[in-house]
Amino acid sequence: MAVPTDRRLTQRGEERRRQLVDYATARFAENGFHPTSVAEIVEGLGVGKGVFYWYFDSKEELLRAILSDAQHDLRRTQRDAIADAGSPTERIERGIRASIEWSIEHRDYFRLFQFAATDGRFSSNLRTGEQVAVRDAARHLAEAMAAGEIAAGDPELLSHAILGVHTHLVHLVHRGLLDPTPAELDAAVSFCLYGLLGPRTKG
Amino acid sequence: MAVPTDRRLTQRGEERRRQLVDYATARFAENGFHPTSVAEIVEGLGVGKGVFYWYFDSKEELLRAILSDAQHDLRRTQRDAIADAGSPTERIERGIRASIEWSIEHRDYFRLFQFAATDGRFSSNLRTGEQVAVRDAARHLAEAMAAGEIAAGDPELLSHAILGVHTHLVHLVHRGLLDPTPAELDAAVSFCLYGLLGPRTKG
Amino acid sequence: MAVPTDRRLTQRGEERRRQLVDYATARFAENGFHPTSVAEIVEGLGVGKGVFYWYFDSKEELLRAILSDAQHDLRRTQRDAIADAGSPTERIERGIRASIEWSIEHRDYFRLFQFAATDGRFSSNLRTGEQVAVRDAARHLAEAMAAGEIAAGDPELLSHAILGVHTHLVHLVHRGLLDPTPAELDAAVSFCLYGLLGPRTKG
Amino acid sequence: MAVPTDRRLTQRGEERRRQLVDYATARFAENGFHPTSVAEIVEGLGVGKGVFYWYFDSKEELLRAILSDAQHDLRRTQRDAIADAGSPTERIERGIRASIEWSIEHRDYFRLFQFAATDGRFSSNLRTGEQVAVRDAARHLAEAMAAGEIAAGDPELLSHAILGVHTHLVHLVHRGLLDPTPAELDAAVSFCLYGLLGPRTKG
DNA sequence: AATGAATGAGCTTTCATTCAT
DNA sequence: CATGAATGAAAGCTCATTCAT
Repeated sequence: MAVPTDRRLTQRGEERRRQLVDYATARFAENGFHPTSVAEIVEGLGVGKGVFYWYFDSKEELLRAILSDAQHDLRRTQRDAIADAGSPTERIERGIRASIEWSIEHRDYFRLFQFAATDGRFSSNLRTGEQVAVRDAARHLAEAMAAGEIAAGDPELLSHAILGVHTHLVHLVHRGLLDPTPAELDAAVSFCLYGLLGPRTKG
Repeated sequence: MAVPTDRRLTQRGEERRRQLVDYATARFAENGFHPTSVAEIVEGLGVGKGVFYWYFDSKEELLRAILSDAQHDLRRTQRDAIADAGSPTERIERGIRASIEWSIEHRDYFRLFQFAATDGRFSSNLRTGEQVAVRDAARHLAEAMAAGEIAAGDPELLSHAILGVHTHLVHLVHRGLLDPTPAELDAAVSFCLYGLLGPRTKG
Repeated sequence: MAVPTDRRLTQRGEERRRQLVDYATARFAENGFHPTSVAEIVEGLGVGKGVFYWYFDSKEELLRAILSDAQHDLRRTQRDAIADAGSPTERIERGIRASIEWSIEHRDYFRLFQFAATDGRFSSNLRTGEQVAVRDAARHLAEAMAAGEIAAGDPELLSHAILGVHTHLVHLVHRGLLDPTPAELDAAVSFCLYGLLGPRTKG
Repeated sequence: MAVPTDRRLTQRGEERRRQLVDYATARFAENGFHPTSVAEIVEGLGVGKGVFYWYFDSKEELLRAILSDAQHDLRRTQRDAIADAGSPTERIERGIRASIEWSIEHRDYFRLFQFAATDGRFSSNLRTGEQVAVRDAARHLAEAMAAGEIAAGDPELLSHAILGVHTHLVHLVHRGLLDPTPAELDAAVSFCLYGLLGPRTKG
């Protein structure tokens, strides 16, 4: 029987659901989605198996819910970050910084994004969110180009390039190979920005 | 019983092992490591289940073998690519290009790298290979900095940033979101290179 | 996932567990531990395979549980038998008789003890129980020696010798080579007490 | 295809067969019959699987061959031991001693006897050998009874009782719980002869 | 005689999911 | 809402045995 999407949960129900989501997020991130069993999750919370299937149709659906939560949270953070920025370039810089900071802070979400990207069952769930973010960034880049702030180029491609730098550096931080000090982050942002400025004028 | 590391394989055995590796690589890349069963692999080749365990201790060990093969192949390609390059900058550029091309061509290997990075059981197998590649690139960057070809900075960090751009763009290509035309690749390489040149001199 | 040692079983669960233990005891004793598969056990009870692993971590653990049950039962029987005996010698005799009778009655347990003794994985589980029984008997023997009821000697060694006689004769009974009539049991007990040379001439 | 029982083996073949028997004996005794695989045996000897099935029809048949060898060896030892004994009682004592010493020395054989006794597939192989030994001993006991050397009783039953003492004490020695010093062995033999009550009053 | 390779039934165990209470 | 129990297909893996060479 499918769990109705519009089910009204009592407050206690809301809490239970949250517990499940949070604990599963931690386990999935730590140990992997496939290697983490439903039994492990419910046992970790000390509840029966029925609880799980009261709130979620399947283990897969749970991961999808987690991914969706995470994307919304990231999106909100990005929006807040660029809310009162002046120039397009500033919006870009703030967006990059906010994304990096969020990803460092939400290590579990970040890892689940990484995993979901490698699994055909879930990568489609990422697609939309990524598209939105990339197009948003691309818009700012296009504006910056129009304003002559950065060199001309394919805004979407450049957005993706920035996303690539972001992803990899956050990964480094999580692996303990990079300290997320302001200086290091500056260097990363700088790599992106000065890459955007285009070739040095000769002479 | 463990498969002896020094087992002498006949030519037929060598071929079987290769068949298993190749078919499993394709299935793992296509369908995921966990969702692909040993049964699926041996059935796909029309052999008995025991064959698999004659050549590999476990499914996990097979993936490790694949990852190792892939890393060696990539490494060789990179070395060949920069063999007769003149300047450090040229070595960097050729290295980036060769890596991107290899990753585009070896889609399956690339996907398995991506997956392995998300799974604690395998990420350690990637670590060494990545370290070697990054340090190698960092050396060239350091030389380029010393020669004044690029702006000063942390060579390792910049190597990682380049790796991030590389990874993400290849991912785009595989997802069909980016055509791997020379122009597009140039743009990516250019992003990296001009990022390295540092701030434009004022005036 | 390990079965929690403190899992709360409903009455139904308690019954199932008992069914599994009882049926497995019979099959293990009849057909041997290794040759009896988990599939055979659950099919014999007409339940799904998962049921087995709901109650036991492994086939090995089940055998250990059976052995433990059996040892406690035997121990209790022995204690009851010697409870109101007068002299040390009487305690010894009653203990021997009770052990023999128990072993004859609990043929399956006895056979599993025999098997477990031959397998390094399980012999340690027997050790403690045997030690307790032997030391207990040795205590009575020592007392009997002190009281001048029997000849001096190493009490533990003699306990073991008695245990050996017990074991072998029970084995004979189970094989149908010896009728467990009172007369036969008397002969066995008598052997222990008098040895081959027969009763000491009075006076 | 069955291995012909009358196959003429070259000297090399004879050696190979012996190697297999010896190594398997050690492995079976150490690790158990069921848990020891044919693969383990042939790998331990560094030969191919075919070798095993050239000499033996099956793993089971190999164990039977080992048991048969062992029984013949024990029998021979016993016969030699009592060859030039004077009285029936002396034959009994020497037989007990020889059996104990052989069993201590041939730990692996002893353990395989123990295991075989617990497994319906092999216990029949033991039966004949045991019967022969028991009847032989019983004959001596009967003679001793007739000569008034020992008390009257069921000779076969007493033989078995002695066998039980023997078996258990050897087991103790193998487990390191008893030092096989002459004094200890004397105590065991003495137990058989005098029982718990000790020697009849001298003179 | 001997080898490496192969077989495939069968093993123990796992796990997403369902259900009676 | 929640629980403990149950399901049973399917997973990873083993192993006695056979076979082509």
